[in-house]
Amino acid sequence: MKKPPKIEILRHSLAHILAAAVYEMLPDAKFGIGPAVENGFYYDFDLPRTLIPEDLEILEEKMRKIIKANYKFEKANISVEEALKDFKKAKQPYKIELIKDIKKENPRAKTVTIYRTGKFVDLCSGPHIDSAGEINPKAMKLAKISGAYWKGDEKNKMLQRIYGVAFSNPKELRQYLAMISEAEKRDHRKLGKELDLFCFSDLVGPGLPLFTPKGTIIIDELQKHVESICRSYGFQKVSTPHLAKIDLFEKSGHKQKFGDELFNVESHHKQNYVLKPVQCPHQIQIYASRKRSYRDLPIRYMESNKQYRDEKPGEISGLNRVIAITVEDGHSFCRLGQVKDEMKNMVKIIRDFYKSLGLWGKHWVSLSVRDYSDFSKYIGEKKDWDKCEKMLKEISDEMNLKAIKREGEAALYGPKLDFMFRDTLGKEIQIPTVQLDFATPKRFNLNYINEKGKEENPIMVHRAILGSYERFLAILIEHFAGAFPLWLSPLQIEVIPVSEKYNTYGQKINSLLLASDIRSIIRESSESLGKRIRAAQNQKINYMLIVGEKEQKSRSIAVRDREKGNLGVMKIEKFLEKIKKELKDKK
RNA sequence: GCCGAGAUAGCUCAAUGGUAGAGCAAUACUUUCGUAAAGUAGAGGUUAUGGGUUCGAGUCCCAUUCUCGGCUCCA
Repeated sequence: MKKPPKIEILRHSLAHILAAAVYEMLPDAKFGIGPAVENGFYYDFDLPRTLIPEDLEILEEKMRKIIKANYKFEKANISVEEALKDFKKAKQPYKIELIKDIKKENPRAKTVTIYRTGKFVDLCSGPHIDSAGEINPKAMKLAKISGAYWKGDEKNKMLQRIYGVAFSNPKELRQYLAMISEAEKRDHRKLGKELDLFCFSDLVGPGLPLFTPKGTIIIDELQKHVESICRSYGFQKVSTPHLAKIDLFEKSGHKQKFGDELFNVESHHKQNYVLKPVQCPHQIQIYASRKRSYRDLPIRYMESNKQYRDEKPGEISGLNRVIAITVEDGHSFCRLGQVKDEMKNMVKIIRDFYKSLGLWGKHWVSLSVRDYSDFSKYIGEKKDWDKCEKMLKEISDEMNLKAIKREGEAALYGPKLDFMFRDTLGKEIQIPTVQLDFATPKRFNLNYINEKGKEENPIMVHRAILGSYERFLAILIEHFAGAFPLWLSPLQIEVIPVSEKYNTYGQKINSLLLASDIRSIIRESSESLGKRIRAAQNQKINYMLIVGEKEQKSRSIAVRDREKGNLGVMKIEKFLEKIKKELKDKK
């Protein structure tokens, strides 16, 4: 077995030390598991009482004592029978379950490994550090208490989990904590409120964001941008209703897949409806609305519209998980011989779009294939799936995407290429995706007439460029820390007259900007200049145009850049030229 | 849905069971200002909602709604 890196051994050993501390504090504790995770470790416990935050301080103190006492990590191999007996005596049902699991997985296993740290004995395959003293107590910290299901299964009992963070030295811990605090400052929920981009209402309901004028500008700009790129690759915009008869999703297979996540809409008439959880079946009906010829293909539809999923309450969070989801979704209906080029084009769209936001290169690609052990989760035929998976692999190789294969991550109808990014906390998020689908067109009997006058099923390629606008906005807010590039900025310019005497001149400048389709306002209030500049800075407005006596006389403006500060006085025409160039250069 | 924490002015937060308060924002007046916070004043509240305990509840108890950290799930 490969030895894990040192830091992981350290973190895992800390989990044992935490468990030993918990054992000291609450001898009746029943122990779950305690692995190393990114940035630290956790341990799950079944405890006689609920932990409170103050317990963390006590436990941390106890852990420091254990480290200081430099307890040895003593390894021993004992027989399975002996282990069962010992853990039964110690009243550790979870450990007994784990031993039985080991036995089930490997019936020939005769022994298990245990580690002793002071009085605490744990079932564990290791490896560990030799003794607790190897840990720098200043490089670790208990972080939080939470609940977690035993073995991660929601049918099981919920245990109490203690998370800790740990690094090899105090400096790294400090850096990590600084990173967390920076991420908190960038939190889209916080900035969304401060910059007045969106809000929620108790009366409207959770997971239903309301976009303010400013937030709506950003979403509109994103939409214009993504659509203009897609149009250049042959996509045509369509628009479909938010609901449909359940029959549509029965046919597509989504009814089964989404189950109770489907919103039912009761009608006073005979027919009841559901809110659409995806866009594809509606768009498919446009394809199906008339006879298609092979000459028409590929046919490419795109749409930015809402879809709805009845998420479990605890899963809704800010803009990251909502129940009214605005997606930018598109499909290409094409022939087998066209699939590869189609998919490559979609990858190019993704590249163009993410490059323009400075996000390209910060990703990795997942070749998401089916779960080979259970085909019942999917629709279609295995031979088509194999064909699809092969094709995706070729595309990855030909475009140098370096896709990493992940089993069980495929869509209902086919494998896909997922582009994975990281948020400010380093958590992985999947945004763009290109999906190959032989199954759906067959289910819907989609066809076209080929050269020989015979009907043939087209192949569908699904693609999402920015996923949901809600989540994408959240990502962008955090990526830019609220300071959007000029083209996305809800407020691009604020005109600030030095005093009220220059309001009229300021208004003239402002009107000029507005006439050039630039998002500008004028702040005429009687507050001090410094205060108005500060307010504009905090609102992350790209440029402040300060006008006073000098500027009025020379028909010019003093330009202040949000980042660079005072750029000096320039003629209005020159400034207009400058920002028009900046807006054009975004792509 | 589950485990836990929480909800006080537009925002950020105070208030041993005993008259709800501050800063910022907003408003009015004064100031007319040159690149990140001028001054003064008044106003702003059914303390999330509904019940209960109590002479008395922001504070204690119960329910509901919503938010946050996790788990599960996921675009």
